[in-house]
Amino acid sequence: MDKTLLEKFKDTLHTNGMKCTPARLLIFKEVYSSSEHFDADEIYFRMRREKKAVSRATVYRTLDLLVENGFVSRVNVGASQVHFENTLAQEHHEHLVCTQCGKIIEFSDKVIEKQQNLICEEHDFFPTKHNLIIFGLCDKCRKRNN
Amino acid sequence: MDKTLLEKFKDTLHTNGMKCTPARLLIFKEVYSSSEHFDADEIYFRMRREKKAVSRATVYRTLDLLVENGFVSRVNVGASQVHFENTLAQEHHEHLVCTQCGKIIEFSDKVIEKQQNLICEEHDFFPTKHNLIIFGLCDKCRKRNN
DNA sequence: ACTGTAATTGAAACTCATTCTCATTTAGAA
DNA sequence: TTCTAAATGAGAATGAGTTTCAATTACAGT
Ligand SMILES: [Mn+2]
Ligand SMILES: [Mn+2]
Ligand SMILES: [Zn+2]
Ligand SMILES: [Zn+2]
Repeated sequence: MDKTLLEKFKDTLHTNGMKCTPARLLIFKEVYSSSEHFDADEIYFRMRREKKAVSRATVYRTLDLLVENGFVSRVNVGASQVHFENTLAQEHHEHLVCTQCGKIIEFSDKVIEKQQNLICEEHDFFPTKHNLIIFGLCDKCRKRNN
Repeated sequence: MDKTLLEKFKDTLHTNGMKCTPARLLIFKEVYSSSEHFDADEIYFRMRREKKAVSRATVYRTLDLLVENGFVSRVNVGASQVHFENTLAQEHHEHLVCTQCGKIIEFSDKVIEKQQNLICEEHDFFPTKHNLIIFGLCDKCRKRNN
């Protein structure tokens, strides 16, 4: 976890008149401790296990805060809970989700992005965000199935 | 609502050993009474208003049944409830969703579909389903905003 | 048409993720 | 150090959807 990033987070808190609390810093660090996708409860339980417990409410509240400030993004992986990922190294990308083992493959594609813009123009639509998710079977699961 | 379609539904029920009940037929007709996207509770309340009340549980159960048999598909429009649409006239398509007025524009695009397949091949991934949703502002809302 | 029975239904209880409430604590400005 | 608005934690509340189960019903077999 990049040191300057933590500073950037602290700056964000400061310039928005929000308090720089232990709970927020711990959650921030937890979120940036891996580059996997995660949900709120995963963070909650990882933190308790590591004896850095904060309340569920605070986890949810802080994740919202991180999303609003671009440190984390919400990811749709077809699950019943909202999933997240930190925005450390990754540029904008989409996901392939294996419906058998849950493996997630990330990709980004210029052709698709460009085509989306064309479509929006055609419909006089101003795009702000998009979400492409492809469900299927990863190589291993396909082989395993036979 | 096409007559042969109702027959097709009845056939499906029959060949799957399921009973052809009034509740199921009413829900089926309600679902095919418009081509808008809808959620379970919309169906539930429309039916009560029209004095064709069935229980919420039956609405949910029947919608699942309709999805499993291809009469209805689940649609992600970024809402907190699951949305559906009947599969009457539409081929497979994606959605532009106006985040201001809720307007939904449908589109389908060969280039994107083809590109998705290429990407899946590259990752040795066997796609079964996908979902593309573009959020933004429709023409009217953009103008209205200024 | 009548029966028997397994499928279906409705009502209400339940689940589970997330949000809200509110009394208590605390960061940080003065 | 003091003061106060912001933040926190515990648990209650919410809301979509699912499950349970006793009562009803479609319909296959007679
Ligand atoms: Mn990702
Ligand atoms: Mn549609
Ligand atoms: Zn897999
Ligand atoms: Zn609009």
